[in-house]
This record gives sequence, structure tokens and C-alpha cells, in this order.
Amino acid sequence: MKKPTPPSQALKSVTPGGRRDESFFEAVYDVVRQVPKGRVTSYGAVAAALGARSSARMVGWAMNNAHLIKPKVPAHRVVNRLGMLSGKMHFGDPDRMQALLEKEGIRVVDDKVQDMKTTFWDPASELDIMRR
DNA sequence: AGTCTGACTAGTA
DNA sequence: CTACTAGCCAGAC
Repeated sequence: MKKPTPPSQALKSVTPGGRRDESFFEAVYDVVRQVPKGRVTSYGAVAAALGARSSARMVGWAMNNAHLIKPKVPAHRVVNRLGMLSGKMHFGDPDRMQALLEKEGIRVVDDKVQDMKTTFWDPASELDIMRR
């Protein structure tokens, strides 16, 4: 059965009471940390796995603080849905993201992950996050 | 308080 | 294929 596109309510439920809740960010980091080495996922996929399908931007925003989070978050394994290294400019050195990916055996050509079809790792379907 | 922007994405033309 | 729009929502101004 397919999930019926939860509206912004999905995210609201994560941040109840209108109070700013860091659990969403935590959840994002938690998912990203589980991306296997040598695989990548997308902002939208992470958001979808958290029930906030249309909040991919928030995932990207969460990654902004990723470098402050412990344990470390493999932010380089998160690319956009096309496999493009859209966040490379946030790694200090623009070439670091690609270097990290290639170090894991991922082929990157022209800021784009190759073989996305086999490299992509979808947390929603390959990982059961809902079951704690 | 309004407008713009962004590590996004899906849809439409 | 490209271009533009809407939805998303937290910050910067």
C-alpha cells in the first residue's frame, strides 16, 4: 500500500506544539548515519523516510549543522535526487565531498554520482525506521 | 511583518 | 531537453 502523501502535518507531528523541536534534525542525522559506505541517498528520500516527503529543504538545512553533530554524520553521502553534489560548497574545500565519495568507491564525474541506480540507497524502502 | 534565498523535488508547459 | 511554478520552512535583511 502506498503512503498517501502526508501534508505538512507530518512534519508538524514531529514538532508538536509549534515549539521548535530538534527531533527532526536528530532523526535526519540518524538516517544519514545509516547510509552504508559506498552508497548515497537523497535529501528527499531522507525526508520521505521521516514522513515529511515535501520537506527535502529542511533536510538540506539540517545538513548545514551536520558538521557540528556527534557522532559524525556522513553528509557527503547525501546528494540531490539526480546524484549531483549540490552540497559540495559546504565542505570547506569544494572538492572534499567528491574526494570522500570516491574514497568509498563511488564514481563521481562532473560533480555527479555515477550509476545512481545502483548506488542510491533509499532509507524508506531499505530500512525500517518506523520500528524502533 | 514582508520579501528573498536555499545542501530540494514534483509537476506543468 | 529547458523553464518556470508551487510547496516546503527556517534564516537573513
